[in-house]
Amino acid sequence: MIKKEFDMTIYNLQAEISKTLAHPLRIALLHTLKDGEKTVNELVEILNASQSNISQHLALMRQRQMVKTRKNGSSVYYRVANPKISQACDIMREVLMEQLSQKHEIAKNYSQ
Amino acid sequence: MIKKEFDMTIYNLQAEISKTLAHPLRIALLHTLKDGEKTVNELVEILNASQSNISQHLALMRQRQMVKTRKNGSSVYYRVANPKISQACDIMREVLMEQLSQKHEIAKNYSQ
DNA sequence: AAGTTATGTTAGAATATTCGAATAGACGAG
DNA sequence: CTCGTCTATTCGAATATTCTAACATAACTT
Repeated sequence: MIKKEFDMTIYNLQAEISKTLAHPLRIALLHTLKDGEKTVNELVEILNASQSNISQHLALMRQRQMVKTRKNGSSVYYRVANPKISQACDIMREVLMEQLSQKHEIAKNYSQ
Repeated sequence: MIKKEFDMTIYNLQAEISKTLAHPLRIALLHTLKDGEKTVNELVEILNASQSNISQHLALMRQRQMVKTRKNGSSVYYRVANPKISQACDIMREVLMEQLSQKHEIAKNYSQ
């Protein structure tokens, strides 16, 4: 009788996707790119972070195929690679909102 | 002229949710709990990990309100707290599958 | 060519996450 | 009460992630 092994391969790969979403700046980047492509400089100004840092996060996201790039002169335009990623983000934000409103409920009940 | 500050609060909170999904074992736990509640011991056997480790991950997931518990005798039954979390996971798995089939396409074209 | 602007990369210190080992606690059986 | 089972917690070493600073590269301007 051979012991049945649980195959984690698919979960390892999926965790890579989740890890890519597991940073506030990267989520903010995705959210900002949702309404259309932007250059690194535009993202730096909008998100108020250092160019180096933005660039590092974008590199990671590009490596994980979460964003795509287009070069124009000395500027690089970034865009979301797959709209489903934004969709997954949206659902997580919904969960967050439910959690927050639930906490608010509890706080309200305590104060009564 | 006051510089407009970008508010990261919501992204910080959302990243917490993503971080909770950013581990293969926790994704596997969620996926296993999708078809119904299970005890810690059942999860240990199904996922082939140590009791301590499973328990640590479940504790984190409970703390982040991703699972809920029910106690019966000396057993603790875990279940998914919000089906939307599973939904978000499913979408990420779809993205993964698309990425994998895309890589397969590329490999096929190279071998021709 | 030299200077400027836009972007990317590297190094390494600070911080966070993860796991096994050991231990603690809770519960039921006898 | 004592033993065995089930679950939770704590500690610390190993590993991974993140940020800043410094440097590298590429393209445009004059």
